Formats: sequence, structure tokens, C-alpha cells
Amino acid sequence: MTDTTPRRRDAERTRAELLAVATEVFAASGYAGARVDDIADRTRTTKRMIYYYFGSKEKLYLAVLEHAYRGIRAAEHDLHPGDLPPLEAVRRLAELTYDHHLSHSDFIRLVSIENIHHGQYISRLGSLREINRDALGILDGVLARGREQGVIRDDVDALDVHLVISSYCFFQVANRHTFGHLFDRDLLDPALRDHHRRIIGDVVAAWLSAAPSVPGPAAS
Amino acid sequence: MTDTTPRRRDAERTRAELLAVATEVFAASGYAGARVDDIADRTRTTKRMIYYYFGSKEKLYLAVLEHAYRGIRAAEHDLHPGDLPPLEAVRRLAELTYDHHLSHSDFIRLVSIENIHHGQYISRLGSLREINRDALGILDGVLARGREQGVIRDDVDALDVHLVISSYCFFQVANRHTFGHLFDRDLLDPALRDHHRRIIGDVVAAWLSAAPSVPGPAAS
DNA sequence: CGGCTAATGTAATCACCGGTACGTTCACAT
DNA sequence: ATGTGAACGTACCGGTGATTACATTAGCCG
Repeated sequence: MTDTTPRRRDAERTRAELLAVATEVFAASGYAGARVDDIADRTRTTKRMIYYYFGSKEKLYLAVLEHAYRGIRAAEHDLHPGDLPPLEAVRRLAELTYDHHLSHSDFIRLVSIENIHHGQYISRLGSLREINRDALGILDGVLARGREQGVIRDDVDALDVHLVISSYCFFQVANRHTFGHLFDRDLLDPALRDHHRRIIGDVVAAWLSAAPSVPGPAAS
Repeated sequence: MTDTTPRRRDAERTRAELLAVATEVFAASGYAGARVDDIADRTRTTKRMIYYYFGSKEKLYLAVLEHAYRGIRAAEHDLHPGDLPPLEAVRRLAELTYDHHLSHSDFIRLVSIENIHHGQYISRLGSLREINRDALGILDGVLARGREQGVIRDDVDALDVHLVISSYCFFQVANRHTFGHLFDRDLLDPALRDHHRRIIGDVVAAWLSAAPSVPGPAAS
């Protein structure tokens, strides 16, 4: 957060700046690793204000988490399936999700961090559940259409597809460092981006258009 | 670490116990979140011994990380492709990897933690790189055989396949909590295990047997 | 046995870090 | 213009947590 507007006494702005910087710091260091002093020092205000606006480190983290989750629009929202052929729509969704994840690495890291803490904080943020609902609804509509047309297998539901796509995209960002070290491939190398994006598109398209491996719907 | 052998003065045992407990605690709380006192209290020795054997919290974590990585045998090692049809071999590898990840959640969590720290610790453990080499080699052999037989597409390399499989399996364990909360599906629910295992098998089998989406090898 | 070192226990130290007491100043309403 | 509360700053506190100084004992080797 470098200086921008040098106004004095602007509650909204101070609060927003703290939240933005806290997001960066928590994402960079984890909850326990983040330092309240560090967050304060990176703003043009002081530690006192963190407690004035948020009350505690924990509540600040909760605010960061909620803000991050609300700020993320599921890639599904940018998908306008229109009358795209279902398979093309899903491929497009996969590739959108890929780009979406790559450009929101702080969010991805916060999710990792939250899982390290067994989801103990997000579990207090009940209102988030609804956000992803309609995103899944969009995907579900596409799959239904594909099944009707007989071009998409019937033993897979929207959540399964979402899981496969998210896993792949998430991994690229979340495990960049260990994977890069062990295999000498920087997953986020711009030169590989098209290759990696195409892969997840190919994967879901091939998967969904294949015949069910066992007759009849199996999803529970 | 509950009591087992009540011998006194056993260096090997003390060291091993510390390492095992430290693995649990680091995996449970992250590096910064883990407490040296906590680790010591869970053993039948004292904090002093951590410093006697490992020197510092950081070196203890490094030892945990290295031990965990060495202790993990890539699922590829349990794959004996023999003369299985290539596609079946890859499907089998995917399903093996799935079970493998599910039964090593502490390791998965350590990997997540290490990535939160930008891989700064694993980058000091240069010797690990070799471990995964021959694992990839096995997969590479299967793919090569499949390409020769014309049953596996030629625009995908072993690392790509490994990435797709690992991503899916890793996500299940690593993001269990946030995903479970947001979508009301416990990814590790035993009742879903067969369903989820089958999915990754279907995914790679369908993907690899499909025709390349663009003519000619594209992998870099 | 005597002694010598590896191994262990106890009790501190010291920095760091989340949180707060207290005082000040801005800006808006009247 | 000025009273008033919201917004902010400074300096500090108290606990915690990593690390260590020092004392002790166990076991082996001769």
C-alpha cells in the first residue's frame, strides 16, 4: 500500500487500507506468521488503528477472509453459456477458471492457510455458503443440457466437475514452490500458460464426453 | 506419541520420538503456529533435547520436512505396469495415487505449509529432487508404450499427467475444510471414496485416449 | 571400580509480539 | 466559534515463546 490520497481523517479509507494490507501480509505469511506490527508499518497509520477498527488480530483475519471470499466472483459468473454447445461451455469454464485462479493468488493462499487451520475461521462465516450456490447452478444447467443432448455422460454432477477443475487450477498456484523445486518446472511460467490452460480444457472435455465407466448414474 | 518402550538413555529413540511428534505438530499448526514447548510436552523428554538433537526450531522443521519427503514413496513405485494395457496402467496409477494421498494427510499438510512459506525451506534440501525422478520415469515408460500402440495421445508428457492426478488427489486432502464448509460435501467421507477414486481414473483415461486437440506434440 | 562423555533435567533469559492506557487532534453540527 | 465525539498517535505492558547456562546422571570402556 504505497501512498495515494493524502487526506487526513478518513475512516473508510483507513479501514480499507488496513484490510488490504492485512490481506497481503496474511497471504504472505499465514495467520500465526503474520505480525500485527508488520501490517501496521506497511500502512500510513498505526497499530492502534487495527484495534480501533477490528478489535484483535483474529478479528482482523476474519475480516480479511470474509472480504476475500466476497470479493472473489466465481469464474462461473463470467461464463455466459448462451447457446454454446455444452462441451464447449464446460471447456470454456475450465479455461476461465484457470485464468481466474492465476490472477488471484492471494486468495488461493488464504484458502490454503485457512485449511491449515482446519477451517476454524471460515466456519464462523456462515453467510459465505450461498455465494457459490448459483455458480454451481450455472454449471449444473450446462451439464443438464449436455445430458439431454447425449453429449455429456450422466454419472457426474456439477460438484464433481467443479472439483476436478478447481483442483487443477488451485494446485498450480498453491503448490508452485514445492512442485517447481522438485520437478524444475515453474507452473506459473508465462510460456507454459497456454499449454496448461489447454490441458484442463482437454481434460474436462474428454472426460465428460466419454461414456460412463459403469452403466447408470452413480453420484451420491 | 504414547509410551512404548520405557528404556532410559536411548539417543536414537529420543531423536525419533521428537521427530515424529514434531511432524504431527508442524502438520497440525504450521511452522509459525507450532510451539516448541508443545512438541516437547507431547514426548516423554524435554525441550532441552530438541536443541540438543536439532539445534533450533527451524532445523527441527527442516528435519521433519526432509524425513517426510524421504518417507513418502511416490505412488508410482507401487505401480507395476507389467504388461497392463497402458491406459489401464495409468488409470491404476491415478487410483493408487488417490489412496496414497488420502492415507498421508500429514505429508500433504506439510507440503501446503511449505508452500505458504514460498518453499524457502525445501529449497535448502537439494537432495530431494532425485527421489521423484524415477517415479516420473515409470509413468513416462507407460505413456511411451501407449503412444506407440496409438492408444495414448502424443501432446502430453509424464509431468502433465502427474500434475493432473496429483492436483486432484492433493486437493481432496488439502482443501477438505473450506470445500466441505462451502459445499457441504466432506471430500473424505468414506462413502464418497469409491466415487471420487473412480472419477480421477475416468478423467485421465478419457483424457489420454482422446485425440490431441491440436495436431502435433505441443509440450515444451 | 573409576572416569569420561553422551545424554538428560532444571531453571532461567531475553526478545518479540499482541494488546492497551492515555493523551491529542481533527471535523462536523449547531 | 466551539463543544463533542470520532479518529488518531505514542509509549508502554505483560505474557509468551525460542533459546541457553548450568547442573546432573547414565552407561560404557578400561
